[in-house]
Amino acid sequence: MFSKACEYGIRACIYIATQSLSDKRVSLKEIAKEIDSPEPFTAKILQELVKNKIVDSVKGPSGGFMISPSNISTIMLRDIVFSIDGDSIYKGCGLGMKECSEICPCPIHNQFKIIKNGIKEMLDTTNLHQLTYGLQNGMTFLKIEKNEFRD
Amino acid sequence: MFSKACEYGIRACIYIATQSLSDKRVSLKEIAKEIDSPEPFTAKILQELVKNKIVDSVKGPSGGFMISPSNISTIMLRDIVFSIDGDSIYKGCGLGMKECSEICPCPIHNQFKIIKNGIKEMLDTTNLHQLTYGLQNGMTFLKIEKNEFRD
DNA sequence: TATTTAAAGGATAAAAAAGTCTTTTATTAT
DNA sequence: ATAATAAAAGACTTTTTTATCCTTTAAATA
Repeated sequence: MFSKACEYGIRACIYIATQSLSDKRVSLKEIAKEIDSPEPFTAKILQELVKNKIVDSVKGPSGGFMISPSNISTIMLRDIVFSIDGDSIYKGCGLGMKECSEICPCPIHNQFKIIKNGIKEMLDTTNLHQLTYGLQNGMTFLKIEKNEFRD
Repeated sequence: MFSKACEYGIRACIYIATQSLSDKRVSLKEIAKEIDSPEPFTAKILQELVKNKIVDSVKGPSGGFMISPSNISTIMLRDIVFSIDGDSIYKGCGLGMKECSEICPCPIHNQFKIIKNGIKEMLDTTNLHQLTYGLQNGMTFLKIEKNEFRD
């Protein structure tokens, strides 16, 4: 569905957001450790997110990444995905045909339209705040992976 | 959504099916030309589909590929996709996390569940016959691409 | 102001996906 | 039988994605 880069990007945003809600700036190292991603690759992705004004960064000691809390509920999943993977996920033909359109549909056009509309709807209506919700009581990605929160 | 290989695979199956309905066997060359795909790469994909019993092949003069008409309405999109891309499209976590599950969901688990169920539903219920329908009056992929059927 | 810290930038490397080429094998028709 | 045809098989190349490394730039603080 998403590229690896995009998966890391979303995970990073969610982690940064949870920490920013507690007014904590986080370093690349901390992010990569927490979301279990390769550090230098994560750096590249964060650069892109900073360029696209989704994440803020500060250099130097006590620097790091953050997302202004007032933006956390206006940043949509779409914004993150679009920054990294573009719009190919809900645009473009399911069979990769250039001329596919409503007027000139490929054989699976109608079946796909439903799916793609669903994806678009989800990306357009899910915001970062929703995604951080439930993670705020010290629940983090690594802890999810280690099943610390299973009953 | 699908890999390039899978897109070609689906397109090839649809074309082979339309021709098989007229009792015509088709060669690799004809398929690749018709669905606008690289010939040697298409060969690889067809080999895989033959191994998975979705397509039949005959070597030698007047040989080629075909799909037994009695199978055309029982072969599901799922079967083709599964042969080439596996089940990653509707299994696996949207954020690529190993431990993601109903009990231990990733932050976008619930949003994704809806999408993945939709994809699974579509793949499981769409058969090859449905996809060939409307293509049988001489309508082919290339003609779609060239818009010969626009009004 | 010098030093340390941490992100930015750019070049490089490894892995995976996409695509190509050549040889072998099976089938048909002469 | 033999020649011609077309798929199967396997090695190989290119491109894209993923990942790494090293140098530069900016900010904080001692």
